[in-house]
Amino acid sequence: MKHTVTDTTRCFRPKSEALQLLIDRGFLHQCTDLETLDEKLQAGPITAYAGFDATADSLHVGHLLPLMAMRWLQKTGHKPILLVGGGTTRVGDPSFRTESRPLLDTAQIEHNLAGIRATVERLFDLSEGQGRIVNNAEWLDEFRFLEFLRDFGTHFTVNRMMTFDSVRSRLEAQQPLSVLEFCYMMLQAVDFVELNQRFDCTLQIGGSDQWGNIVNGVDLGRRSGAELFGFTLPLLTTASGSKMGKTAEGAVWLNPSRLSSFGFWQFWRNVDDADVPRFLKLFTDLPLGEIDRLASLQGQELNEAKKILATQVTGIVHGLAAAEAALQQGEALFSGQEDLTRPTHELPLELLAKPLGLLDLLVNIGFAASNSEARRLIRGGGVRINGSLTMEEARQISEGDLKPGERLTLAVGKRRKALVEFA
RNA sequence: GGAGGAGUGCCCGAGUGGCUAAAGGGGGCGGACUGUAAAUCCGCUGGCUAUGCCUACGUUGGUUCGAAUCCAACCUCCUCCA
Repeated sequence: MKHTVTDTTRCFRPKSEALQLLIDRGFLHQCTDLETLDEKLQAGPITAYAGFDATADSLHVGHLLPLMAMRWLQKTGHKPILLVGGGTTRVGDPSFRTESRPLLDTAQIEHNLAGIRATVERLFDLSEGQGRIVNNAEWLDEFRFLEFLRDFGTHFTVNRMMTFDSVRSRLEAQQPLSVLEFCYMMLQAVDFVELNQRFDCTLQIGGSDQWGNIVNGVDLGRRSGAELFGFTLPLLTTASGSKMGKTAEGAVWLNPSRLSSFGFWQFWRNVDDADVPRFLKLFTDLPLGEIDRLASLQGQELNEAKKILATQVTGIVHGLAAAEAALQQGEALFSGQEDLTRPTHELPLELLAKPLGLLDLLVNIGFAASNSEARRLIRGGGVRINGSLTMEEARQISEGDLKPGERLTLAVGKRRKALVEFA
């Protein structure tokens, strides 16, 4: 029942290549049993998993950390399982949320799974025997209620479940916690054990907020004689202290259909100087020696490191070609007067049948959250159409504004630029 | 169980009848400077079919021409006593 919690270890010297890498690159936050895990990793290939909710049709940068950790495991010879919560998403993890999550229906979840799969396939080798993507609906859907209670219910005590922060905080806030949500932690524990039985999976990696859920799985495994391990990742914040991954336009999505490669590349190009070394270690495959060299760059030279960071991460997530294109666009756009060359947004041409309000357009492509915000941006002198500043809030867009190819460039501020193609 | 204090916008926090879409700060966004960085300075920061209208100061109801502000009940949090 006791776990050795190893906080970001200072003196521990891992023998396994995998752990060495993960620690050196800054992935370790806590581990249930670092030494034994190290031995297992050293002894031979193990199978590890990380789970993802299917609440949206794309993952976002917040998910990139576990993805990268899993990726390193694969690169060091281990087998990753990417578990998507087709079953658990129908329940909703109550961890650290004050209110219930909305429940999603099966069709929506299916759609989301497809989007997530697209990203995962790019990041991992999922060929036979190398790694796999698994949907926990496969077994969760099969359970009969009484069987489930009999097989697993005996291993959980309400007494202990009540002690979990995720449960307690909800109760203390006098917010309702449904039985459904209460049982979430059982499901995640069952997932771990199920993956252990099916694929000999012995390690779970997750965010630091998943510690409780992960430990539950480790404990449940022990009862059935399996030795399981948990490993959590640090909570990522930017140098300015805020939670990483939010921009003016919202979450930084991994799926190109949600955020263009150019937008994704720009996100990484614009990180704070102070974040560059850490991000290079966590989010690129560059060797540490190379990273040290890049991190030592000073002043304006550090911009080169940022470009490398952006291109590397975009390359991993969107593919090399997209990354190169984004790099070139960025270079062209910020060095000279050259405009974007590839459309970042596509809108139906019919929109221009009637004059289209600039306000609507800004909201439509996500540069403003509301008409009022769009108005303020214009008033503040931050909006450019085809490169020229406009202060006219009531500005209408018509076909006359389009450049060859039915295109229109729209910029908000210096960094947010869109090439809208009407087709 | 008893006594006291508190719940305000994304966050912190001022405000005790009309001048309050709510001081100040943080964060965010826009502008200047710069290196698409940081720091600094300036501006903006609920929504809408917009010189007006709607929504918003824990919840519900009440007093009043008028309530974040007064009253009642309820909910939550904190402190002290038991």
